[in-house]
Amino acid sequence: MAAESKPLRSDAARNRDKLLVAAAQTFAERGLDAPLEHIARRAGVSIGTLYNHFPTREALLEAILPQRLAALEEINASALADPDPWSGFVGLLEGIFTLQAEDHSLNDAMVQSFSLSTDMSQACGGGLGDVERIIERAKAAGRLRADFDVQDLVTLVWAMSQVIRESMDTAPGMWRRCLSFFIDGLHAEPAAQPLPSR
Amino acid sequence: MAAESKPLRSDAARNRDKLLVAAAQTFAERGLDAPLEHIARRAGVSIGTLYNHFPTREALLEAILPQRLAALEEINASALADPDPWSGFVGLLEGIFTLQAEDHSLNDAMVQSFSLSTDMSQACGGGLGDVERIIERAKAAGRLRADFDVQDLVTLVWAMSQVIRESMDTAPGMWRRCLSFFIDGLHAEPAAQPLPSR
DNA sequence: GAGAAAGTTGAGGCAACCCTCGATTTAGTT
DNA sequence: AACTAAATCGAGGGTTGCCTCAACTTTCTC
Repeated sequence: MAAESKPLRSDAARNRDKLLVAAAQTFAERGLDAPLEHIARRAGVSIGTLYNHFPTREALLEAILPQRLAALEEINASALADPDPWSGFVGLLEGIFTLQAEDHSLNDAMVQSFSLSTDMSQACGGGLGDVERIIERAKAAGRLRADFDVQDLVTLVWAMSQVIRESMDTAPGMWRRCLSFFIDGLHAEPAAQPLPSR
Repeated sequence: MAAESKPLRSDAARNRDKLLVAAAQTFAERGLDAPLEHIARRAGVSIGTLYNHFPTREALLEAILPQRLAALEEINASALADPDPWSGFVGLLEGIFTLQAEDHSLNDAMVQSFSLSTDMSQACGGGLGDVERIIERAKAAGRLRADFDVQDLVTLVWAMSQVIRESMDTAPGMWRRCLSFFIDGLHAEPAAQPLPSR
């Protein structure tokens, strides 16, 4: 929105960078509610300085997460670029969860951004149109069951986030197995039971 | 193990009961890490009295949860009693998650009891033999895919617990839809893709 | 290199929750 | 009614994390 209103003093710019690095690492390791003091210490800076640059935890997150979530755009893009709509769709799922499995903060963020509606969710919401397109394309090709929609993907993200959280430190990759089961339930053919209503 | 070693004084017995009721309600509403002070206040008793009766949070939980988890035994029993192995298996899943959806503390407990191995998980573990039998029966009938096992059920509990947690206050019942998708992936027939390894 | 503006610091106040222990009250007994 | 063991009470000390602000230090400019 505002261009950089004030040019930062050199030491301030340096500290801001150190804070961003430390925050990214700490959040990735310990999740979105990691203590801000840890971040300040890791950056070699006092807690007051942290608050100077980022008056709230959210400000700090907004400085970090959009960059990370940008990877989602790429995932969307290559899903759409896939000539096979179904494998594009499956690639989307695998891409999302691989991302979440690599980074505690993304895992947390994916859950929260769909609960709360922060500015951050827009960064992600920008890509949500693409997601819809990927889903529709797979349906139109007769490969994805017709009653699956974006909200169901959100629910799936909730579900997988917990699987990832519980297993990421002890058995990373376990989530793939769970996802496989789920994907096998998403094929168009069986149309086993009519779904319960929303 | 020990029979009631000392008969409680009448007021103590009364307070203990009030604490158990208050704790059950509070945990059900707010999850397993609800503040103990809330429970004491709700029981009309001081925090010191709570600690008198239950020296740790775990002691309190062990006095409450086994009773609640006993419902699982019934669910197992009626799943095994079902003449159709597949619908017994599906009934098992629905039973478990219905329970979790009614009670925050059970939802938390089902996740934690599979992570940590407390005494509590044994109450649940006692029934795990039954669960295995239900799974095997559905496989033997050729209805449940052969590569599904108990560990996969644990993973499913993790997954569904998050869906339930996120939706139970705003859209209770939404989890059923998610479960349907998953169940449709568990049929024996499609055997779509070989699963990724553990 | 001196002055002003910008930035940094960390102790300290606040809040939530945990748990303890000496003073006090109560239930049961003779 | 008096006594005692059992039970209760709740203030207080400990911890963790949040956030602020007045005193200090650094950078930048002239």
